[in-house]
Amino acid sequence: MRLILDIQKRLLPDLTDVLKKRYTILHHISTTGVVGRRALATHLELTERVLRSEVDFLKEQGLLVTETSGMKLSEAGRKLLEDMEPIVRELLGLSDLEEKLRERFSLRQVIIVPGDCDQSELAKKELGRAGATALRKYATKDDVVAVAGGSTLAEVADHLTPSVQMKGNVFVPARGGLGESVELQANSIASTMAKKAGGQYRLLHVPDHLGEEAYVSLMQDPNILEVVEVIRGARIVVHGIGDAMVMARRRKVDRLTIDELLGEGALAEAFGYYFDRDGKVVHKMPTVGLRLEDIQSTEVVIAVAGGKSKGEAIAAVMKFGHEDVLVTDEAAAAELIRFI
Amino acid sequence: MRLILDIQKRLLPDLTDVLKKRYTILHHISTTGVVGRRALATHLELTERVLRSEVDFLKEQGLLVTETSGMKLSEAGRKLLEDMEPIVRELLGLSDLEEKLRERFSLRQVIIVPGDCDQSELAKKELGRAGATALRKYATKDDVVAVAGGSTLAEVADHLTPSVQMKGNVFVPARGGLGESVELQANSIASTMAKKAGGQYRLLHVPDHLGEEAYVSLMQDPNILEVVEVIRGARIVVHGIGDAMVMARRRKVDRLTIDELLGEGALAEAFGYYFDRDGKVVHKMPTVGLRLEDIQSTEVVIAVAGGKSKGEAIAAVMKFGHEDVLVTDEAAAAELIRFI
DNA sequence: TATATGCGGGACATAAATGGTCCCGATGCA
DNA sequence: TGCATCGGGACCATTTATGTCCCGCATATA
Repeated sequence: MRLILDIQKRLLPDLTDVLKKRYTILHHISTTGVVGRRALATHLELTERVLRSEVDFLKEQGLLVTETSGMKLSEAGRKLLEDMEPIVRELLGLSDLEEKLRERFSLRQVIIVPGDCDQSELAKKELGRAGATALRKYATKDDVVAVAGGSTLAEVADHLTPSVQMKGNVFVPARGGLGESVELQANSIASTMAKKAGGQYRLLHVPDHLGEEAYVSLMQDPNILEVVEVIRGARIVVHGIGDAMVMARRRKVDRLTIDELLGEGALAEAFGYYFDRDGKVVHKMPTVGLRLEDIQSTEVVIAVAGGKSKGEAIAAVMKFGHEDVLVTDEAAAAELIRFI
Repeated sequence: MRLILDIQKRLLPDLTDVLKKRYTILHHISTTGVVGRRALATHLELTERVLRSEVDFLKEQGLLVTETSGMKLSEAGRKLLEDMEPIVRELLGLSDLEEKLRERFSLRQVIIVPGDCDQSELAKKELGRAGATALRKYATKDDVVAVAGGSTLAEVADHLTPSVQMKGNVFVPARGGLGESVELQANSIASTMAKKAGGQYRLLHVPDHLGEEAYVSLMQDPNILEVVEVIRGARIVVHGIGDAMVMARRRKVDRLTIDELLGEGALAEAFGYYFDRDGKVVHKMPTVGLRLEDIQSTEVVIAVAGGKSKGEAIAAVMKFGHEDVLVTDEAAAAELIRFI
């Protein structure tokens, strides 16, 4: 049953919404017995007209009947409602979870794809696809999109497709950092995204581990300065979430810093900042680009991360409180729910 | 599964149609490999624009990819298509029909593919694919598979793919017979199947219309005798079903025999035997190979035949009563149901 | 190397649907 | 009788779907 629903959701993405809507209508009528259109519309937070279209349809299907006193379920409607309960439960499983997480972290949207990225390459691709879809959804014309690095973001980039609303977009790396392998660097990802989406890109070639001196001199370079300006004006930020220690090692930070991170309770990493279990920033990567205050004022911050092992890290970053959209997978979502 | 689809048909009838449409598109692309938008639109009888909307959608879902040479399925698309086959079968109402026919003729399995082989070359290919799948399903290691001739069997051969359980199989022609065009002869088909499936084959070069004398002398040839022995030990027989008169003409039997056949009420032909409307064998092709008693003791007899025009002939052979698996198409199945 | 074909994708006018809003007569209730 | 609420009709604005044509490009063909 799970399979059949997954397949259909793939081929008919709005199936879930429509089914849910119609189920809710039937269900509500069932509990109230007889109810009028306007009263029902108010309860379900639907406009009168939309509800009416649905009611007309349901009537045509013989699932409800209208009388002068209002609408009520037919026998067939009652039976159907009963039969579909398990289906709805299954169907809404993820959407329920999405809604719960969305509410808990005050997000605009949560998207959960089935599976576990730790286990399956396919789930990871699916996560990337969902991330790309989310980005496409929130993008408008002539946006600046700042992207972080990492394998998840690389998947997102891979699944971007050209779309009208992303035509004039400029993709930039969120922060400097050349420590990682080249294909996972924010620079590469920004350029891949631009190519895939049909937009522009600007790169920022700045290493990690900047000393104060180097920082000052770099910021006097007009080219770098200009790119940094663009980055800081980003309307959309897309980033992954990593385990703090894993990221630190990948960036080859020195022993001392690692000890510091450990001491500060660093758990998660995102866009160059390290977070503890409460979502407090305890450390930052010494490089240029998007600052914390920029993130806080960015219109759309999209986090894409999945895998059971990342559940806690995702929770930490979500507690940070400046995210808008979370794209994750079932396994991570299940973990996440344990941390709230 | 039945329940969930019934509910959906009730609650989302139009989405069911959309599902069918999208499945058809994916399926068609799958069979053609790479295809252009306009060509596809013509085949599916969709306008270019509608097809395009669907293709855009499917592309966004990552189910197909476009190249300059045309569209083709992605890996995910291929997988999805495979997964949803049972769903579509159920949606199209074919499983019901399958069960009804299976019961009526006491078969182990009936497989019905959508369409009409008389009308569409594609349906014929689909029939061949289904036949190949059935054969693969019933084959075990080191089987001897006897195959008959005909265009349908040629399609089956064409769609065979290598599989572990067919590794050591030996393919042989069910009976002699060189009357037909070479690519439709049982010999060619046996060799094609062996090549496609990764098995062995033995051929039997014996003409139709054997006189008593020729028969005796042929059976003394040790090579022929040996092959015939192998054939008679076949565990699986795969054959088509033809109209008696059509087959007789194709085999260029003499006027006298044709009159005999007519007199006896011969209606159908299969593996060299002629059947009347009640499934009684009224005539046999004078050649060597599988005998009726061999068929009766064969473990798995698979009949593959489709097309509205063959409905009656299929019914006749099914009444014969020694078949195990029938692979046919929607049109023939609909006819078939009229004869029970 | 020149040319023709078929490809995906862009553009655009228009038809169709969806959605928001208001109104009407009927009905039930006080 | 007066009032609230019912389903259903009507209308318009907006969005979406559709039919049609064109373009540049890659590839095959000669």
